[in-house]
Amino acid sequence: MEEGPLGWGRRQEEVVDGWRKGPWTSQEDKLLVEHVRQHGEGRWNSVSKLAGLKRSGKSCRLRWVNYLRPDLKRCKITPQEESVIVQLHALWGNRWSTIARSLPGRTDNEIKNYWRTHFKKGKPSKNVERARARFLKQRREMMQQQQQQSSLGRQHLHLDEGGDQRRGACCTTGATAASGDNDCGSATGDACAPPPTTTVATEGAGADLVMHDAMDCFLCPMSCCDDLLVLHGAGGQAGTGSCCGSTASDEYGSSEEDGATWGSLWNLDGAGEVCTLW
DNA sequence: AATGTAGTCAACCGCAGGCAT
DNA sequence: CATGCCTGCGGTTGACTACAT
Repeated sequence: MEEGPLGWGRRQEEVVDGWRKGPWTSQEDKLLVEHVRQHGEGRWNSVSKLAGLKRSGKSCRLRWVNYLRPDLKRCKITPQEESVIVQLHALWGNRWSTIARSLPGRTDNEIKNYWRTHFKKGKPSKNVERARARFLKQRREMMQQQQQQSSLGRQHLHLDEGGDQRRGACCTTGATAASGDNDCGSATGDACAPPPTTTVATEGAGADLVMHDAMDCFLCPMSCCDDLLVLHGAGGQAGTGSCCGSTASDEYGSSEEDGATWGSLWNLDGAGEVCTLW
């Protein structure tokens, strides 16, 4: 989005306790960017002194994280990202920063806003409804399978290893996603901002590696992980390299069909319920 | 064309956890 | 060990934009 009169843009600048508040000017942005470039992130409270900004540390951090970071995507949330958000929200609830770590280039604020806009009012899109329903369904099926397998005995373990390998691939999702910064372009045509940077890729991947260890089982049933962030945008039906045969992208091509309302499943309570199932 | 409403997004606020002293 | 500071997170607000009537 353009720097300028958006949102708070028309507000008169106000100064409270010596701190400027309200919309950031391009000049302030420059100062902040320059500061981060030289000193790195962190130590936000010293930014005001070092960079000559009359902004609180919190404000500086927020501006950087939500707007100035070079790796941010500036395009709309894509269906596949939406799918990820749905899944992770089902798992974690309103832990936006955690969810955001799984979506390189997206901020917690962005995801939070997106969620509130699209789902909070009890009006999830049909895409998301179906994606979520499928996610829950496949997770159930997977649990059943696991139970069956465990009852079959250890001789089947090597078969599981095959599955583990697949899940292992899932663990690369972070890196894939990180390098998949361009995924938004195909879906929206919006100009994605800046080229991928290594910082987020590594950072995100690191976090994802940890997370996906726990998340594999959740993500795979629905999306088959690796393809999750990459393929869905391509029109939905074609080209989903899904190993499950049915991915969230299957959902997106189709039209109407009001899924049953997810109702309580859709809010935090529901999320908690979902999580406890595991 | 004018008005009303919903959607979007940037920013602020308060709180909690971690860390240094 | 206690206290204070810093950072990060989630919730909320408010202004602009887009769309519908």
